[in-house]
Amino acid sequence: MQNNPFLDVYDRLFAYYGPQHWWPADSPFEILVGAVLTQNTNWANVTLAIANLKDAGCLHFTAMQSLSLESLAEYIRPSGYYNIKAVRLKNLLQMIEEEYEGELQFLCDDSLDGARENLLRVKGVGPETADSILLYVAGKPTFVIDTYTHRVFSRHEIVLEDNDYYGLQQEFLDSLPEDIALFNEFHALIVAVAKEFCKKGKPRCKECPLHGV
DNA sequence: CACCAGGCAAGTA
DNA sequence: TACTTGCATGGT
Repeated sequence: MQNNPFLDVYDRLFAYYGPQHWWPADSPFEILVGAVLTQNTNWANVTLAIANLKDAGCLHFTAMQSLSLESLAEYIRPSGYYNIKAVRLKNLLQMIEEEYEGELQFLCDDSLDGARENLLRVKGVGPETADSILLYVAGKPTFVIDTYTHRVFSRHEIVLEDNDYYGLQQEFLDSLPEDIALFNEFHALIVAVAKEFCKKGKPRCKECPLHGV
């Protein structure tokens, strides 16, 4: 038992699930694309869309850039919201082209705040998508907040229910050591426990590894 | 059949 | 500022 509830939760989840090896992808570019495709979407559908892109040989920066909007939308169709996500992907590629010469390495070389500003300027990239890219593509020390994070931590009364994205993120950053590997693993573990035990509309159960924190 | 999924932006009052 | 709505497929 820790005096820090955030670390306590982390220890319990890591003991229960072990390492999660996120982000599940074969390349940084695949993570980048997946971050957009997974917006409000079941991950299983994202993998179908990713597979389409892979089969078409379009899971690379220049290949995707040269796709028509219509073709791109058709490939990513299984992930839902395909028309708007095709635009969002194009917007993101365009920003990376303009700011980083189309090289993800340049994005990694930028500062956390500089990269975040550029990402948030992209229409279709909000705080969660930006943080996912910053952490899992660029390896920056930021914490990804999603609906699962909010649900798990408010349901277990570690944070208040009405806490916005940056308020919740600040609590994590204030409570945890600045450790990229920890931020990476913790977010993945939260998703794991939420999917298994903290589903929407279901009450807390004592089978949950977080029972009694 | 209803409901949910690793959000975001635009519109309304 | 604080809601509300559109976007859309596929799994349970």
